[in-house]
Amino acid sequence: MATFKEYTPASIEKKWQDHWDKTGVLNAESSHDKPKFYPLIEFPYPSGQGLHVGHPRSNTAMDIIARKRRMEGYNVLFPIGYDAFGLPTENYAIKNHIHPAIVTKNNVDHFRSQLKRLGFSFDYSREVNTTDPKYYKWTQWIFLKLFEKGLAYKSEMPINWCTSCKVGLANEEVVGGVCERCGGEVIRKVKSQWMLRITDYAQKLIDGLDEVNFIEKVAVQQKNWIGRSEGAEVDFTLTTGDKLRVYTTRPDTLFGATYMVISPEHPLVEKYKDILENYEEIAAYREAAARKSDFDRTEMNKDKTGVELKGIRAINPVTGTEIPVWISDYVLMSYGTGAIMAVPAHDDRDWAFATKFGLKIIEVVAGGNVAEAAFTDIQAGTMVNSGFLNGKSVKEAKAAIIDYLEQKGIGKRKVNYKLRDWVFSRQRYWGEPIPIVKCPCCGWVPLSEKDLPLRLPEVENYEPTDDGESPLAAMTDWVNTTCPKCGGPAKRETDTMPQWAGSSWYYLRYIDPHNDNELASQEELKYWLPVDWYNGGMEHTTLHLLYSRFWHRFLYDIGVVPTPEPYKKRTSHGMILGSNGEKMSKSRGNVVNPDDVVDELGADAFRLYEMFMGAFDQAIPWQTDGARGCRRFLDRVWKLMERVNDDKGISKDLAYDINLCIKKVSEDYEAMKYNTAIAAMMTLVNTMYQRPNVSKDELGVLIQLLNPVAPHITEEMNELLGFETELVRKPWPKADEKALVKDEIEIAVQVNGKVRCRVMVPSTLTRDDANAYVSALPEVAKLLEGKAAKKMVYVPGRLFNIVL
RNA sequence: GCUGAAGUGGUGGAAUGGCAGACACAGGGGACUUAAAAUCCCCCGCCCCAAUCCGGCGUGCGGGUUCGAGUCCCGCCUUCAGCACCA
Repeated sequence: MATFKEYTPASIEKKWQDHWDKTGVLNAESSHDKPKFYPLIEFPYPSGQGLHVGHPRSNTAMDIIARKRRMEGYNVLFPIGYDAFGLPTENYAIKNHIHPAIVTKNNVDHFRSQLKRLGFSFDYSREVNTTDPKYYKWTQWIFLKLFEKGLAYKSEMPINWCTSCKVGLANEEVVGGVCERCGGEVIRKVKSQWMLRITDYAQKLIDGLDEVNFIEKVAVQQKNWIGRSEGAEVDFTLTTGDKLRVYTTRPDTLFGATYMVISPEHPLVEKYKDILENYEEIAAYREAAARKSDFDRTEMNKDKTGVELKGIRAINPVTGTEIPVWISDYVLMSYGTGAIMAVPAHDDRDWAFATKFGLKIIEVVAGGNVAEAAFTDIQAGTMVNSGFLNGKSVKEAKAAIIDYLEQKGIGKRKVNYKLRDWVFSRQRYWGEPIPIVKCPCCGWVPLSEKDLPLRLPEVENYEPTDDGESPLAAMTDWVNTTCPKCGGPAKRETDTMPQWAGSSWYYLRYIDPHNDNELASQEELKYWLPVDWYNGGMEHTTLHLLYSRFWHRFLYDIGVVPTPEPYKKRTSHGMILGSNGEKMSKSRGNVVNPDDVVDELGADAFRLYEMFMGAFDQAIPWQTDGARGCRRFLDRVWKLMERVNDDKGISKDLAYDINLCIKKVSEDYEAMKYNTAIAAMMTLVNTMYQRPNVSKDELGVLIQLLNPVAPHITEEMNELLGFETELVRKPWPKADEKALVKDEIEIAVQVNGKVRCRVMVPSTLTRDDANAYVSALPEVAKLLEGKAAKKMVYVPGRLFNIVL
């Protein structure tokens, strides 16, 4: 029995990391002979703080899958890169007077060394960086394609403006009325902005969810965000003779429409300036609404406000009744037609409004008490006061009224989405320049492909300006150019792209990262797409994940990529919280630095703990003591080497435990149940310690199962044990089903569903034999005395239940 | 309000309708040690009991289905996340 050196993670981990670097054994193979597997983690934003403990949770989880797949014979592409454009770097550069490119390079180098220290099996030869002109050339190229197809357009419109970052935001970036990034106040500001027509893809983005395997909550959240609703557009005739079009999901309640409401921004007000008797009052209301931020508007949510448009009335097209028209900010210009028919009897908001202003409430669906509250249940209820709809259910009435409206030409079926077009301009320096020039003669003219990349100019000052202009606007040498079309003087667009641009297609570049002629070659794309498994944070569900699906579907439509969807499977990890159960943050002082943990316990123990700490999709508080426990486990695994004897193969009395462990670990890794997989290996180790010895082959299986989680210690042990093949090149073990059949098993004996005792029985025991055997047991016989068994339930291998 | 997820020991958490608390952490006791750390062994849901056995109670609350419910059904409560005047 040989004695082995001590377990010293620092030197062992360095040794194997260098080995992997040198041999490239973890890199994707260029040959397409093997089946491919493409796992992906969200590439990090290289912040100045370095890696936090959240990154390794997702990384380790996918690393385990990647490493297992290699052993299963797949050609695995597990890439890494850096999403390096963005505000924090720019802010740091401003504060410290260092060029953002230099800040970025330093941060990336720091991140890379931290990642390598953790032993992730990334293919570093395919690293991408969104700030590299060779990369953003293609980001710009995609933008030009979007422009060419009419999906990128410049528009003067009210946008979300973060007063702190001094930058426009997409709807997706406004969370709870404040800036997603900095928490600053968001106001509405009218600005000329580049927009992407993601709304053209609303239906495709919903339908595509059926083709992929996303965890339920991701699919649900995306669907809710896109917000499809079915209803009808209906034209009401005004007393002026014009039509006022509304959108409604409840055309069945048309007979109950007792007034109309238009949004403050509705063009009707300007049009009837001279007719309106109370124009002054209306104009004042409109201005007050314009001054409110979106946040204020939603805050006002309970208390409805509004002004009647005096001098105009509308005619309900089915009843012929004249009804008033109001203006109120509970109707949004950006959804539907910016005008509604109000049915106070069957809509909560209309009810509140009508009650406040004393407007008529007419019940058209019986089943509730509309004097008390709006009756909105569409499952129950029968139509009343509704002419030809009377007696029908809501569903029948809906179909009937739409047919009627379409026949009469006063309305039609209509689908609406909550999704808005994507505000794509940022008034910032550190982003991709938008490759478009404004020519006084030709309008917006795209650069030609050969002029890409359009590089960021060197500037003195990256500070954003209060007037909302990009820092690039001051760079007159760069801004003043010639029109690619007419050759006349023209100006460059000075806004840059949002951070989401580079991350919308990065997984494509990994596939062919050094290609100068195309974004990626068709051949490589055909082999590698789609991404097989993408793990990332829930916070990106309606941002990055949705945006990149949109870009991908667009690229599919123009024939650039061979699949309609980019990601076959999407999973999500839970957050790691501070030990006090709160979100980790500097200000709370509960941040754990992964470097410190690696220094104390080693990368393997760190990885093991991150996977063992709890269910992978759950938020879990960090407990350093727990990580120490994982190190203790690795010490025990290491010391098993002292117990290795000269036996060959798997001994009979360990065969069951080992094969059970193979089965459990294999299944649990796939289901991302890493915590129970590790528990199974701990159990096996405990079992091995109950025996005086363990064979080399037995230990060999254990370290192979453990390898994806703790790759360094297991490779080292594999070598010390004298195995010739590295674990990374060995095939993944398969459980021997025969070994999993036991001759004797323990069953629980119950009387009236209560466990009375446990006994070992042959696994092939029949029901009758079991009955005879069990009834004779003293614990049972005592209870059976004088009573007749009413029923007996036998679950072979589990239990025997006698009901008295 | 809407959508989704979750409520199990001191803690993190296990449990295809079939032995609740696997596996760990913390804690307690013991061995080894001059001592401590490390390591190894034992105990560790609650109540009853001096203690052991025996027994009883236990998976947010109230009902139900079932021989049997943490798990399924109905009705609540609480927490978290996302959306939030989207007609």
